[in-house]
Amino acid sequence: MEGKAKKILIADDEPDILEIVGYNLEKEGYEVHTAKDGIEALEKAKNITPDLIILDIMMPRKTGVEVCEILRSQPLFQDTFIIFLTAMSDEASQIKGLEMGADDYVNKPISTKVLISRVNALFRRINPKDTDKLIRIGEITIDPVKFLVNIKGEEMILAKKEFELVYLLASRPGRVFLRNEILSQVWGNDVIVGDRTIDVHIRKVRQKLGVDCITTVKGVGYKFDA
Amino acid sequence: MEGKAKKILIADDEPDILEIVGYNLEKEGYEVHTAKDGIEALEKAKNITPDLIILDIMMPRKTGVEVCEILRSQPLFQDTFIIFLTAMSDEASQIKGLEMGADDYVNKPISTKVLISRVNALFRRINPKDTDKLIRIGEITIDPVKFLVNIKGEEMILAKKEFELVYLLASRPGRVFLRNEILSQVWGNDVIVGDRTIDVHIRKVRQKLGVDCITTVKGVGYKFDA
DNA sequence: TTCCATGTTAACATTAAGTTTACACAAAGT
DNA sequence: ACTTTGTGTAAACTTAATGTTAACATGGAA
Repeated sequence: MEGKAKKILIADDEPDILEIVGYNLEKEGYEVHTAKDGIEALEKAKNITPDLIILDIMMPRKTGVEVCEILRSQPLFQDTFIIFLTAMSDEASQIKGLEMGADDYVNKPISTKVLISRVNALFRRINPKDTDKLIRIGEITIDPVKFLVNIKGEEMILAKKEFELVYLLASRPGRVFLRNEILSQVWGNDVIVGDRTIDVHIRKVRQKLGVDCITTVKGVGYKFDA
Repeated sequence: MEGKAKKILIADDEPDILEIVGYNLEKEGYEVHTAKDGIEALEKAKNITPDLIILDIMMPRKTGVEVCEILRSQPLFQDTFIIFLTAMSDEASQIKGLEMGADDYVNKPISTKVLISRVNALFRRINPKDTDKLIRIGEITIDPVKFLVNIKGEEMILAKKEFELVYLLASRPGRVFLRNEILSQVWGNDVIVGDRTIDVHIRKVRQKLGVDCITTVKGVGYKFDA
């Protein structure tokens, strides 16, 4: 194996379900957290930043759909996987959920086996998102907490977009980021900006950093390298 | 725009389903191929290497489950997404399918909307670059994530088409790729380019790589070998 | 409000990538 | 040996992507 255990948050108002599903997921090696309503789910989500959130649609205080909506509006949960548990097998709500950013559906009454299988299937193909940590590459340090870039001892402050751009590229040095990837990561999935916007920001960043550390891969995207 | 359209192969013995679902997926911007039984599905899968395969469980000649099993045993289809269409809502076969490597289930009778939503949801969270595999052949490494070719420790960057060409050939060392195959894989099925285009790119690649690893098979095509 | 920093767009310049052309060559068939 | 067919090569050419600049838009702070 590798890496740390995946964190899963289950939110459902029926204690039985929390217990049974929780038990089985833990047996599979996941780190399980539970919440008994929508508000608690949101709080715990913020605290533990789970890799997967399983939401009952029908919950007190906030429904699963509402919770999903709120989470998806925050960058932190942009890439978190969400599975809905629902008794409603009607098409409309399924579509609504999926288009809102849910990743899968499991209909109640739940079969633990099916759920576990789906969870496993889901994680089988994900590679975990890196946490917002300080990045150090050679002479360059990028500190997302202080919002600072340090080059050869000299500190400089970048504009928000500029910073997010460098941070993204530098988060995986050498890896090429497609223009779409950059767009969706830095600008968001629904925002529509012109073609040259990325270029201009790339240019600004290159200018400010002084060092030539961003390479263009024509027809593909950009990458950061030492 | 960006990258090529995702390729989807649908296999079902009911022509109606092929037509309706196919039509709708094409409308969503996917490149759709169809097959009417298991054997045809396997053949087409090999030819077009789809990004997603939608398999009816109940099909003549070979069932969807069998097709899935065969595909999954081949490295080429290790990471291809597979969705089952099934009338059987019984748990057992769902679990069997998921554990065999299917990525999702849609129960018949199919709702086109639900299927489309699921397909979109599936592609939405894939990071195309991370599913691409690094190729290592002897002294040569081809890294589609970093978009780099490394020969005996020396890194070099190729142009997009050049890279795609090497990557294709190197993905199956020794295997001969027909000129048609190369065209459809690297240039796409609808693009029309002259006869000498491939040659010229082959030449550029040979030049840049320095090493002589691409063999001409006259009257047939090209192959990559150590 | 006014100012300033940031973000976005548009227009144009520049460069790289891709394609075609034209011809030279080499192998296979006659 | 000669012709045919398919491939190699270089250079001219076309297309597409990115770089660059400047102007405009926006939103928050003074």
